[in-house]
Amino acid sequence: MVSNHPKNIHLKHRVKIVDLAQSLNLSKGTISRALNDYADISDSTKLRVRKQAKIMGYIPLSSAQAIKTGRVRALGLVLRVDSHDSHHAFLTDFLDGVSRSAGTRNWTLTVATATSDEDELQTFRRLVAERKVDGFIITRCLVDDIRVGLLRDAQIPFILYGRTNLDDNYSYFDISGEAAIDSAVCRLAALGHKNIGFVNGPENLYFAQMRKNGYFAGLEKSNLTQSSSYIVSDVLTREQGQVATQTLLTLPSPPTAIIFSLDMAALGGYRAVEKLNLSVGKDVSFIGYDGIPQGVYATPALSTFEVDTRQAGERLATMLIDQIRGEPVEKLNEIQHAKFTPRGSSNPPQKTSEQLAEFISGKHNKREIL
Amino acid sequence: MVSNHPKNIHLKHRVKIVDLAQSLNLSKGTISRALNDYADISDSTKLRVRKQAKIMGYIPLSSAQAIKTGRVRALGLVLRVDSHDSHHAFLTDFLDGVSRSAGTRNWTLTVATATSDEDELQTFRRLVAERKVDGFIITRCLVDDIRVGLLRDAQIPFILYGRTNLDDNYSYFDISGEAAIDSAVCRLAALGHKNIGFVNGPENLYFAQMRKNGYFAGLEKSNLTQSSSYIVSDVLTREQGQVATQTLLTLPSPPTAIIFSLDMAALGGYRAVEKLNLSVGKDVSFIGYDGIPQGVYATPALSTFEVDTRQAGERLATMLIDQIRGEPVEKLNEIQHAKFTPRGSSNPPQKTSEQLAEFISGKHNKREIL
DNA sequence: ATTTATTCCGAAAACGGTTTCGGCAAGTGT
DNA sequence: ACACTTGCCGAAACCGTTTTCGGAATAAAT
Repeated sequence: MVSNHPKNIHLKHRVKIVDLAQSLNLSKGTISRALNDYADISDSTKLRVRKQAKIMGYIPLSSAQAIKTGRVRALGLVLRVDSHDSHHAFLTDFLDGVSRSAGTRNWTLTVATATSDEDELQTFRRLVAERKVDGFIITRCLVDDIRVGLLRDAQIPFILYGRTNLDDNYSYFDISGEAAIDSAVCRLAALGHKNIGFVNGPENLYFAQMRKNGYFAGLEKSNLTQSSSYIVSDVLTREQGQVATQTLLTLPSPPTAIIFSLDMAALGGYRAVEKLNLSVGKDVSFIGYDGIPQGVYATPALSTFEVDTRQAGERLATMLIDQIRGEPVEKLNEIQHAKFTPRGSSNPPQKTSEQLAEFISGKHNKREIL
Repeated sequence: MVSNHPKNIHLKHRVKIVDLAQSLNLSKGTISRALNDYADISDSTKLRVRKQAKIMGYIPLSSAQAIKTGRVRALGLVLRVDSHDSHHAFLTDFLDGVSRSAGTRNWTLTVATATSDEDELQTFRRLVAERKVDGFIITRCLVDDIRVGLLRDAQIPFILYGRTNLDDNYSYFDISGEAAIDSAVCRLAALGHKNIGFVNGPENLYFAQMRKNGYFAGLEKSNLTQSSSYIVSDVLTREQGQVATQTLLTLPSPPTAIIFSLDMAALGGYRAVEKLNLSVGKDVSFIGYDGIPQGVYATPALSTFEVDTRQAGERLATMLIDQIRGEPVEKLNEIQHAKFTPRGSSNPPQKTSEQLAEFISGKHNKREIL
């Protein structure tokens, strides 16, 4: 495979637009317009210019363009690093999606980190003031997200990975967790489960709010009503998932199936089930959400709704670039669906809630006696 | 807490250097030199200018500066996303370190992804040709790393997270895996282990080479010689770690202690040990390297050498910036040490290698009979 | 043949900073 | 009192690109 990229990546002796102009006996203005596809340049010279540009390996200096156009062709991403190991598994995929999609359009991605809201806003300010980026991708959306109002007031383009409650005059890309959890409930009900618990994330996050809605919607469709004690919230980590599952299963009438808003929490659930001498997929059915790789290696493997994080990154980047280029905000929103991947953890119930309760309390008594 | 940052982060109506000049009755050249601390500006006006700049919220436009200075104040990082889930756990910490350190100096971090060498080099080219970055941080160093020669020839500043064999005319920051593994061997030997295995990463990676050296050095110090079958290489993932451990323990005379080049591989080792009805920390001692969070939750918790990935990112960023600002390359190298964190997995041997072999082969016979 | 459009390109002014150069004032040494 | 520094600042060139504007050449219309 012959690589015919310009060999010359030296910082000095760059070939600039005047070099190109000189070699073609044209003015630099003409070169610029030809390269940027202006209408008042003939097709023949456009072709000639582009050919020569490729030969000489001309690549415009982005900062020189930026000073005139006001665009640096860079997307900003501020990562929150304060907590949540849950996000990390997808980070690489996400970054890959964004950076790849941006890269093919000759845009770049600049990332920064923040530990608090104040920190994050300040980073926004700095990046914008210096014009290091043209717009932002916003992740981890809150139900009431101040960032939306702030960026909108400042007239800085942005796009949400997710949504928020404020209004819907912004662009976003979202995966419908609502539809997924709804469907999870219906599937479990169809398998014969009548007692379905739900372990949710922190409900100040928008996605948790939506998934909870999906839970209720699914119950209604399946003609089920559940006690409010069947919902545990604020669960993000594996450890918290273990505790939540323990709580649910030691209820007087425990659920025979549990839906988790996050796979990571479900993995914690496996431990709780084991400790009660029960087994997932037989005594208790699990359905997760996210599609983290560890779910495949759990025994039994975790049934889950897989999210294509790379694709999300790609879409977000292209949509944001489109917006910066002038596309109207209200047209730039998109909702995709997570793909249900049934594995070993979701099956018809082998025990009723009563039998489960009896078994569990038995175990407990034994333990206490010991 | 009153935030006295400039409220104005609008993209339009920025305050520029001429505004500042006008309000102070100075020329814009003087303003620029005052802000950049030129010697031919009096201290009094420097102060006056800086005060007014803060009041008016003036922030120089980085692309406008770049066009003249040739620097965009941005660091480049190209992530390899082709494989290796091992790296991912540290990615957030690493990014945080780099971006935070860069941010305090008003630099930014632009990240791109690549799936192959060709891909990566092309990304280098693009980023440099457009002058989107001033230098690169290179991770996942190979024993013979072509990137070093390429970037050096192109006169593009760079720094390695790790090292390479070529020569040492480059700047780097490294954690001495050699010293760590060396110390691991000595510690295990001091506990009474005479049979110490080593599960290493792919030996085309520089760090694996060094850790192997450390293994030999430790053996020599401890007056031990081990069979070459005690080393398994090319192990990166948990699954591979499980296989490698299985291989080592079913040797005619198995090791009573195993050192892992990566914590992730050690976690796989736990499974292999369990499947043989043995227990880590009693029948077989483990020492890992990296300090991934999951190690704490393993039972028993994994003794390991903790690497401060955030600090590595910080140092790399500051050293690279220093280099770009003119500091000589040969002064910019630094070696830190990983911190040994003893937990439950490394103890004196309870069985000799022979006893272990007998136990294991017994188990195996039983299984085969069943 | 003249006017009127059209097509295509060159000249030059931006864009927002940095850097070089020269000069005016004040201080220094004779 | 003179020339000579020294300290401090303004003027202007410059960085590499985009964009506006006008004009020459050609084609179309009268």
